Amino acid sequence: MRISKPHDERRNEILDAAEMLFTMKGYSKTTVNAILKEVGIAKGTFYHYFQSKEEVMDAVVQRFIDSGVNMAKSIAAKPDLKAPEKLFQILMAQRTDSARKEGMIEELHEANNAEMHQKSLVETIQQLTPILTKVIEQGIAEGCFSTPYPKETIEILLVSSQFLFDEGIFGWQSDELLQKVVAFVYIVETTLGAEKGSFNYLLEMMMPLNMTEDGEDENHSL
Amino acid sequence: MRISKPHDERRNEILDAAEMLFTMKGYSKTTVNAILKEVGIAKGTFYHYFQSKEEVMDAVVQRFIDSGVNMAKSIAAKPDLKAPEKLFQILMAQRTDSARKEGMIEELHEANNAEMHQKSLVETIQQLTPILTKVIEQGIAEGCFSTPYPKETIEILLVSSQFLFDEGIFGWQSDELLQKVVAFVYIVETTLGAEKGSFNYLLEMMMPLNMTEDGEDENHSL
DNA sequence: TTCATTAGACCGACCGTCGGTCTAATGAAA
DNA sequence: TTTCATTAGACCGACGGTCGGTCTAATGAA
Repeated sequence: MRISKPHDERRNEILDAAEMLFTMKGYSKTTVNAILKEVGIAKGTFYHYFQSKEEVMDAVVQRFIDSGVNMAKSIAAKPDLKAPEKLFQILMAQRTDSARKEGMIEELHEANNAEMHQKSLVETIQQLTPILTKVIEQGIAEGCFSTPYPKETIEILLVSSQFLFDEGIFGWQSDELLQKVVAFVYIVETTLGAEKGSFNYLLEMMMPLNMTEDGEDENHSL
Repeated sequence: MRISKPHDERRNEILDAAEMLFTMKGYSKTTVNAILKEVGIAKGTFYHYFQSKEEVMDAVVQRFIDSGVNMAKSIAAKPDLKAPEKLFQILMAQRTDSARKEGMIEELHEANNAEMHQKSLVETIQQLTPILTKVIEQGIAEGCFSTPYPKETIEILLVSSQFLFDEGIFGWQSDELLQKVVAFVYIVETTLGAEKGSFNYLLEMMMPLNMTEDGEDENHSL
């Protein structure tokens, strides 16, 4: 049976299916045929919209990141917000994205999303760095931050957080992870020259996300 | 014509060829057949030594990292060396490895070594972190370093340097790169709580590697 | 109102390539 | 001579991607 749809709707259907499958099974283990089956279209249709499987990944990553970047931009543009508050809101806005793919990941210990992960990281760095740099510079002007290299500091912090806190790449134990988060907050404060404790909100922000799936300590009631 | 060789010799031939091809064309774009042709063996021989293409990558990465790790271990074990000097020597020892693959990379802007790059990074972190952590702790005891989180700091520094300074992932301009290296040194000093300028040797160490291919400023004479 | 023309969404058989398997041949060691 | 680790390459199924063509709805001249 033949079903015709507006261009953008079809395109988004493909992107939705691809994003789900990429996230659940990894990019390389997701076949084009699996995407076709999920959407309910034929090969030709797929290649009518995209030139290659990889182009779909690019589009998925792009769409995935755009929303967070747009929010970041609008937050950074607010004129009467202090720099630390902007930073907080921007980081929170990013989290909603990664929260979407929370609980997915079928093939558990799989670290085979390397390709997509790297693309996502690179894109995040390149889009978010200029925005956050401006925020840090504002913070320096306001006197609450202090570093001669705001841009490079942000880059390093983004790279490390995205990599070290990604489940599936390293298989950290939850107590290790706790230690890492605490240390990361300390390093953020140190490198940005902020007051000790001023980034404590990061603790509450990062903790519930990564610490819940423990496997131990279940059955508190009873 | 049939050529029989000792097990390890054959195995290393395969690893040599694979390493070269992976480095030149990227993992995914290197076919098993290309490796066979390079070594001059048949499919059966290849799969007699390795269970899969991916297993070869693991072995290549492992071998690649082992030499650096062993050197690091022996340097770290020297009893009458100060911590900063150990750090210096260990980092220098790592550099010889990456220098090997310098000048290779055929398909230039290719960032498609994501899988191998990630595996190499993870392995580096996991093997080098405990060694370097001990060195930092020694430095803290000696009074020249100061941080409550030596292990996590080292991890962050390793991740960032490996990622941000990898050619082919980001396409930094050489003036950007210079700025990044300077900033990185500053951040190393800051996060390790070392004296300003004490890591200046890193500048000379990282610079000639990445800065030589400029294209500008040629012809100083005349 | 009619209907030939056109644009482009859609289809699925088909292709070349790839990683990986299988069985037979070989030859050094016992 | 027997053994068996090693080598060989024909073969396989799955994959990403191509291609010739169909179907539908909008267009616009007669």
